[in-house]
Amino acid sequence: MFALVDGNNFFVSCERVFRRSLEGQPVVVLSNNDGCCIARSNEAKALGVKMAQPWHEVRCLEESDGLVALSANFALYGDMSDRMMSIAAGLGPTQEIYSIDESFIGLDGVRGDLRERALAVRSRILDWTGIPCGIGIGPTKTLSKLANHIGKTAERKPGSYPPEHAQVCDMSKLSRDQIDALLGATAVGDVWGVGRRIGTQLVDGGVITALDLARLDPASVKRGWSVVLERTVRELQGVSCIGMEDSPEPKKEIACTRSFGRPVEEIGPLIEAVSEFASRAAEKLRGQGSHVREVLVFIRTSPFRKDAQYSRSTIVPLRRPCSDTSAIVRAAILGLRSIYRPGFKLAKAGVMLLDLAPESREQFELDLGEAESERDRGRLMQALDAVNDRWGRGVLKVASGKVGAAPRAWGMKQDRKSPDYTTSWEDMPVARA
DNA sequence: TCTGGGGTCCTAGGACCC
DNA sequence: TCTGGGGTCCTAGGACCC
Repeated sequence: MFALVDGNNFFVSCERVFRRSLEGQPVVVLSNNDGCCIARSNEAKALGVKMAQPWHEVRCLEESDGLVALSANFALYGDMSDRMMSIAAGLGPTQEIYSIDESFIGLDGVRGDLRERALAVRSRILDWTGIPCGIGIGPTKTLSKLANHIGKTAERKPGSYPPEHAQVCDMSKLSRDQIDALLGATAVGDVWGVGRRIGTQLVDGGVITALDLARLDPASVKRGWSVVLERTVRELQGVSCIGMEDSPEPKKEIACTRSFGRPVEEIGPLIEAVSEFASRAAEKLRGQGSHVREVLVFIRTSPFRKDAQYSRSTIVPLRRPCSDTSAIVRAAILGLRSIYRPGFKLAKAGVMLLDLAPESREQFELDLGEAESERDRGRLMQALDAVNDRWGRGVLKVASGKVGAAPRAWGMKQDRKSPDYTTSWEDMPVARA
């Protein structure tokens, strides 16, 4: 049996803890640059504000309905999350923190009445942190997510579900018929794992409710869609297919990307931004004790505008895995220069660190260097050519002319007799505009 | 004028090998 | 006349999550 503990309208609730006057008001929290709404109070939802809706589209509600908009304060939300999670952990023996405002709790071995226990944890979270939350209990993760949805919806929209499920919805003591009744009252698009695309296809095919989906044959769902949706169907049927992930795995990719407050055309500010993104990403990388082997940088115009569109990305391989900010920043800037073209109103840029490995694997990877050097060199040359193509032949050069004669010059070890060798990718000179 | 910032997993198709 | 077949790896793109 699983529980899902989920903070209601989490970012808004965090803000309300410190600004009691916001209680009962329609409130939204806005993303970076106040671009769009990333959290909504119940009152804001009732006004029709959608998740991720652009702020400029709902700004008029400030005047007409007293909608309050706040810029996001992620440091605060992270701190509140830590407090909520540590209390939620008391509900059962295992916990998986799934997002900033949600955690699954494994309930195997827990004695007593689960609903009572969940209600106690809920009120403790509310008393100690000020965050209201919903708790769903079910025999699979997907059903516990659904129970959580029912708990929150029953509270927010009276009449949508039986009122006894409000706040804490416990499926553990319900019969299959009772569970089916709840599934029948739930739109298929509200099921965890059914997004907009597949939701539309399902509805078009006559699968309207979660119950319709639960009654499909898993094998034909796998044939018609994918193993992912098949798993969802089985979970709805009560067969647990998704287990707890107790110890969080290190990230496989690390990204830092931003939309700009206003369009950017010149390379100067882009270099500043990309350097900042690369530094932030490098910090996160070191934070999980990993090294990176490839740095991806991208820039793009706004797909929402009618201006000339431009979207490019490039992957810059590092000569050796590292977590060194200056090396990562240099690689990101080199990549940026190879994809930058003047004359476009760029709206967004980002840096992603790909192909991460634990620090301890580094030595092993170095031993493979000989085999990989050809490939790396090919990529290096491509990037080199791209830069020279754009900025003029010879703008970017290898520091020494001995590359062809001495393959190891690209390698890992500094040759003491030839200190002018370019010893690593990171030491490449960077072109000047 | 103004449209987020992270992540994960799966699949199809091509390259390559024997 | 007749032109294999299966396995693996990699990548790009799509779909999903909050």
